[in-house]
Amino acid sequence: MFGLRSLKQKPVDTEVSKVEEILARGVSQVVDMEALRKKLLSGRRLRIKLGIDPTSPHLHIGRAVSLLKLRDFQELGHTIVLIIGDTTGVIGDTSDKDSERPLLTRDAVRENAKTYFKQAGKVLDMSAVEKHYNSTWLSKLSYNEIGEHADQFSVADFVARDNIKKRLDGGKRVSLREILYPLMQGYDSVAVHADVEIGGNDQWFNLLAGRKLQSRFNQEPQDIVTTNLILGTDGRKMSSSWGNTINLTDSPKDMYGKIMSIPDELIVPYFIHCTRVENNRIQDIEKKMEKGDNPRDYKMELAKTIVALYHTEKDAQKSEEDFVKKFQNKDVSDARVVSVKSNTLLKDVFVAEGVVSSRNEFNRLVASGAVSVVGADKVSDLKEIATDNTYKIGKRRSLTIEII
RNA sequence: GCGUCGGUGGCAGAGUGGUCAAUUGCAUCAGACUGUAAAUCUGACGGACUUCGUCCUACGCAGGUUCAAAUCCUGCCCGGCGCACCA
Repeated sequence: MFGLRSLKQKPVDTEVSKVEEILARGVSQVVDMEALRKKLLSGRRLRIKLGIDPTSPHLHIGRAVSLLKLRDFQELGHTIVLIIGDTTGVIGDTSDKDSERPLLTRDAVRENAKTYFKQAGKVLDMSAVEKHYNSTWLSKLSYNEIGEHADQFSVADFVARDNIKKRLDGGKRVSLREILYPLMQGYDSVAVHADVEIGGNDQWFNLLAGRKLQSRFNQEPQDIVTTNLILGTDGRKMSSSWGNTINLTDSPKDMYGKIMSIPDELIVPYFIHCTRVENNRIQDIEKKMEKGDNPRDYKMELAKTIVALYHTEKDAQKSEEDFVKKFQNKDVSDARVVSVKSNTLLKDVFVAEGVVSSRNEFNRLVASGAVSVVGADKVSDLKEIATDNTYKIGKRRSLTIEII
């Protein structure tokens, strides 16, 4: 099915400097660097696999580190094989978890999967990507076959994994189904005849499972490239369960704002892992910041670059202007406008508009001096009557009220 | 099935009859400061009201004991660990 296209494809690029950069930038671990280098320089068109489980409707820029790496490989002319883990997603990977992951429903997974190819398309040229759902082959396996696969692994290997061991030691439950996960991911590699598999560095164990199973099926074991995991907006590992992600589907404004809120130390790592900005430029930025340049300016450049990558140049430009307006110049001209009857309590307006979640919260905010009339005084009366004004709560929330 | 330990606020995890709307950490929100929604420091963090107070709802579920229960008792549901049964 790819015969026609491959005839048209340009030959594989084996320029040493390009290959070397790919093997270095953002890469955490490689199973056999020499072997991989040789493969990449051989001129053979490699099949490079990445599996993504649709455990949330959004991909975040941490997951996209692998996608960017794939993009590099794609540009060299290799075949990218993208697998949506609609079966593995149901089972749930425990690699990065310190507790059992709940079994997702098939429907939830299918729903999440819907936009994944589209999201991946922000980074990859999807017209040249081979796309699969792993239910295609995983749902056909019989117990006989699964048993045979399972025989390649020992329980000890699994139990020795750090996070599993920690859970067992702590008296936490480890479900048998969790053991199945590496088998499934490993079999994916067999099914698509992967030459190389990419994954986050928490995937090491699962990636190795692919090698084992491929050997069992008389395939040459895949090479493995793991990419670094990046930290989230709060400086902890970026993970959907911690709500510190920057999603590919975030609006330009949100994305820009979230990037501006990362700690300064993450600026350079983000440039390296989340953008395709050239190394020279990144080193330049690093030096300048060391010399005392204001990191904010580079963070803005970073934010703009990333927004442009997932949206458009125009969006990026606009997000930056909005950010400057709102946070640097404290402009509130874009505050939402609501009409209310005269003699309404201010707190009622805020609660009704969902700006604050309860009257108690409003009271607390007033008590801490967070509520103010723009251009005038702070609100200090809990029973303040709403007036024709723009109100602000903290730095982010604002509301313009019109009395009718 | 038996034994045993446990189920607490968004999460983790204290509390084991009254002083508990519940210590603490993380997350969140606000204030100060600032170079930014960073860092740091300070405060708040169930709801309602006539707000230095009162009332309501909350500690797996349902009952019970008590002037008083997250805390004790009974039953149920769910989980860990150990043992066994069956094959």
